[in-house]
Amino acid sequence: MTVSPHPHSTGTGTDSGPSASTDKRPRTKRGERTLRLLLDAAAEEFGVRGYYDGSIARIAQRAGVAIGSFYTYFDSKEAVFRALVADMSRQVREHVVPHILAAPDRLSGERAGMAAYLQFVRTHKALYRIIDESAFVAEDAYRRHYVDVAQSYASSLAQAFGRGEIADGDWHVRAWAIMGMNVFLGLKFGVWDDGQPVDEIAAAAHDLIANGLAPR
Amino acid sequence: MTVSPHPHSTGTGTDSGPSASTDKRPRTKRGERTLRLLLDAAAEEFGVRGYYDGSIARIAQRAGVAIGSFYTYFDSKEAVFRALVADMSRQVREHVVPHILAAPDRLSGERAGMAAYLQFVRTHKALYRIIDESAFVAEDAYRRHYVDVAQSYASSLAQAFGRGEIADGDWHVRAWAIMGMNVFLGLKFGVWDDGQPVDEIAAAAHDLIANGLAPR
DNA sequence: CTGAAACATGAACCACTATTCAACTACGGG
DNA sequence: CCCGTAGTTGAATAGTGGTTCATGTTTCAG
Repeated sequence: MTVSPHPHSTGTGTDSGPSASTDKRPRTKRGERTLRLLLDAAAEEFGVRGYYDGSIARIAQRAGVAIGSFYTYFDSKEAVFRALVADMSRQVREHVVPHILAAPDRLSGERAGMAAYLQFVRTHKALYRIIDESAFVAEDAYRRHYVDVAQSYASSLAQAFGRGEIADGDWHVRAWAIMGMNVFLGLKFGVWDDGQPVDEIAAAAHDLIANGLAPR
Repeated sequence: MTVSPHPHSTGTGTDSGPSASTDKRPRTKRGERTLRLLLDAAAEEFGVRGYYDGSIARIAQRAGVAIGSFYTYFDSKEAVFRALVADMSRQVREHVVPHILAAPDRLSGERAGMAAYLQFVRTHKALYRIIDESAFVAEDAYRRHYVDVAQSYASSLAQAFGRGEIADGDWHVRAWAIMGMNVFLGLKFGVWDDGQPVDEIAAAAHDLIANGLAPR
């Protein structure tokens, strides 16, 4: 499990200045290394045991540092979790978006994106859990993640309509609906039940999204 | 918030005999009343503060009974949560299924069911949260809930196909996809954003499910 | 080289809350 | 009316784990 380090500022201001209490960003090579170790360890710990059963002591242990070092880089247990959510949110997008863009049109992009997402979930189950659990640990972060995705999804659909690739409709509702589909298919066929080939699932889902249930 | 009492046996055996430790079911009118009070209080508490921030002491307080009385009816904090999940799972189904069955065909049933579900979520936001959080507190209960729903959903779709109401396809994938759609639309337009009329959302979602995105 | 800032350490502190239990009261069948 | 059982009570217990802090070590700009 790999996580890029970027605690950002959890508080109010932008990350331009050390506005709030103490700035926790590392200033030396050693500090950067330790931060990275802690983030990776936290991702593993929370991924396996969940937020509440996960412990700071165990994170520090996994990272091979003392408990106190954790607090050199994070203000609290919640802070590290939030940093993780932001990071994983970025990772999912970075993995899936290229597959969509590489496709010749939006509809086949949908299919490629679905397959890529499923594959990603299968190889990053911990990550999936962290984003999901953030709904109860850091609701605002969870919300931001899905609102952002829905946003870009909706505008992407509108563009595709402009190119005549899809039918007119409510972009907003459609975006949330398709996100929900993908998330649930990810849970069922990615996390729980990873036997079936991702392409089969993606094909079936694509058929539903493209043509619907109505008899033809 | 109203919850019907039925802690069942959380353990291994069936609820036929007091197989496990002590049988916790009430034997008098008074006992039944207290159990109901506790279940309702727990639903409120967990709905508002979530499982981990919810406290037994506060549940007892809400119910107007002593802490000890809680343990007369439940073995643990987790036990009461599980009882709630089972109960709410039942409630959702009992509310939504009739709307689907009342419709003339499966496709319009889909629309009616979606609208009914949205309306239900809007008036039972706590319930929504409890079922969702069970993914992290009682994974097996969460799984059971959705596997059950998906099951009946898939067979319902297959039947509709038999009547020529919908096109052929993968029932299993479709069932999970549509469940995901509904859950996410419930989150977005039921819990977070309850301004827009449910019928508008249901109509847009129905259009997607029935006809898909492909240009016509 | 040097010293001030950054970083590391981990035992101790502390707040929190699920669970227990022994003493007490209400219920209801006979 | 009596008595055994069901139900009630809430202070005390016990375990947990996040957070602090005083002390020691490493880094690196000047």
